[in-house]
Parts: sequence; C-alpha cells; structure tokens
Amino acid sequence: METTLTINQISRRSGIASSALRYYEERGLISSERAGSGHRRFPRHVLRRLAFISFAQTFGMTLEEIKTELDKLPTDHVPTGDDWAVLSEKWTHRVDEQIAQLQRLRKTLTACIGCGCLSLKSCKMFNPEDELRQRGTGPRKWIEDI
Amino acid sequence: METTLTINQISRRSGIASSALRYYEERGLISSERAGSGHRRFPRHVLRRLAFISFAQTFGMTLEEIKTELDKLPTDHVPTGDDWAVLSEKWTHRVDEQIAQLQRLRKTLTACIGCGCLSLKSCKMFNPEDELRQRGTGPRKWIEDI
DNA sequence: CTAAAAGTTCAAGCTAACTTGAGGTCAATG
DNA sequence: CATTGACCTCAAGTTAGCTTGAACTTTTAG
Repeated sequence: METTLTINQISRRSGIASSALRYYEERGLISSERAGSGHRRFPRHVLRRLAFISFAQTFGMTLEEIKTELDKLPTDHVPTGDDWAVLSEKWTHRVDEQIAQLQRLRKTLTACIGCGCLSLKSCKMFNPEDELRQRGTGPRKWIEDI
Repeated sequence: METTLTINQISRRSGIASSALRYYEERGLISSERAGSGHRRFPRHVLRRLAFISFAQTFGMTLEEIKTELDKLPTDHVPTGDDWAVLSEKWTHRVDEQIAQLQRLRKTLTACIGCGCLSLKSCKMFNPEDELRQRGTGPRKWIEDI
C-alpha cells in the first residue's frame, strides 16, 4: 500500500473526476505534493476531505463554504477523528435547520397552496422568518397581497 | 382595482425583478397580454403562479421542472383552489422525501463523520440508496475504501 | 524501444437563472 | 409640451462548478 496516490487513483476511489480534483486543488480545498515529473501525489487523507466535500455538497453548501470549514482543521497534524468530530457537530445543526425549514414549508404548503388561497395577508409562506439557502440571485420576498 | 397589472406592479408585489419576470415569460412559465403600446399587462392571477414558482425554487426545483408542473394546470379557466390542490399534493410528497433524505444524512453524519472514521466499507454515507437532487454535474459515488 | 496511457497547464466552453447595457419608445406630471 | 420614469427588445455578461480541448511530457506495457 503506497503512501501517496496518483490523481487517477484518487479519482477512482472517490468517484470524482480528475478535472474536478484539479479544480478543488486550485480552489484550495485539497492539496498535493508533486513527483519529480510534476505529477500530483495525493496523501491518502485527502480522501477524507473529499468525502466531506461530497457530503457537504449533497445538501447545498458551496465550495467556498466548504473550504471555510475545512480550513478549520488543524494543519500541524493529519486530522484525527476528534478533529473531524468538531466540524461535524456544526454540520449536524445545519442539517437539522434544513429539516426544520422544510417541515415549516411543508406545513404551509399543505395549509396554503393546498387550499388554493396563496393569499399573502393570511399566509406568511413567502416571507419566511429565516432565509432558505439559495443558489440563484435576487430576493424571494413577497410584499403586499396578491 | 385594475384587472391587469404592469410589470413593475407585479415586480413590487412579488419581489421578483422585472428582468426575471421577462425571463419567466420567455421561458413560458407565465404569460401576459400586451397594451397597444407593446407594454406587458399581467392578469392578476400570474401572482399565484409566481408564488408557486418562488416556493418551488426554495427547495431546489429547476424552472424546467416547475414549468412542467404549471403546464398541468387547466387552460380553459383561471385555476381554482382545487386545481392548485392537485399540484400541491405531489409537492408535499417531494418535500417529505427531502426531509426523509436529510434525516438519513443526518443520522449517518452523526454516526460516521462524528466518529471520524469516514470509512466506506462500514459506512454507506456516500453511496446513498436514493440520489439527492444535484445541481452540479458528475457522479458523487464512492468506490472501494478510503 | 516504441506506442499507448496517464499526467501537466492553460484557456475556453457549458448550464442555470438571471442581470446589465445599449438604444429606443411610451406614459404621466408640472 | 417637455422631461422624466417606465417600458420595450436583443445581445452580452455573470457566477458556480466543473468539463473539454489543445499542445506537450512522463510513465508503463509489450
């Protein structure tokens, strides 16, 4: 078992395309050493980072946000289980929030679109107290009534 | 209370930029009549469609998908509460699915990243049975172990 | 030893969902 | 009646998260 892996080995094990891996490296989410030839050599533990990245993406975090989190890992040693646990705690909260958000949404959908009213005076559906994670630009905020 | 509204009136009431409204019309999600001048005149009920669009976007549907749903509304009359209710039922299910998905994710996160293992032999976190909605391209599937 | 496979960089392309800008018309107000 | 703001179209730009292609080098297998 070699101590470092080539980009293709990492790609196969992670299911992430090499082009994406290069992109992640460029963005500073992962890093590699170089062989004399200039080829990348990834330490085994980047796979853990990649796992985290993949996970984070599944619920909508941007690479920027993920990088911010990963940057909190210690750099003086390869992150241990405990190091990861610290990150994970925060993330459990985020997942919880998302779930709660969706549950509120679901409730309102049932009560509000369900009855076909969609009135914004009686229904706060489109003025949610907390904002939903949004990819696109621009506000989604209803003003006045329909 | 006029029967039709200008693009700016719609924009103010919906919080959606006029440029976006034009874009939605171009994509066929909403439609308008035109004044003699060529200016758009929106019937009041497009606000209901816009509410639906906004709602759908909050949990990650694409405009394409949203259009497909909206196209199911009757065209022979302005959609009634019952018409909307038909759509809404399907959507409640989707929200439920998302919640369930997140709950599974949360559980695995706690058990798996929590302990710092991230081992893919013992943990199916990155091979979820059902796929998550994904914006980006490429598969997120872990093969072999870390 | 040679050919194919794998690696490199850098620039350009892609998709979604819009926004911005140019260049021009229309409508409301003092 | 002039000016300001609202509106129009159409083309091009924007952001995220990659992918693709060109042009070239290194490694590996036969």
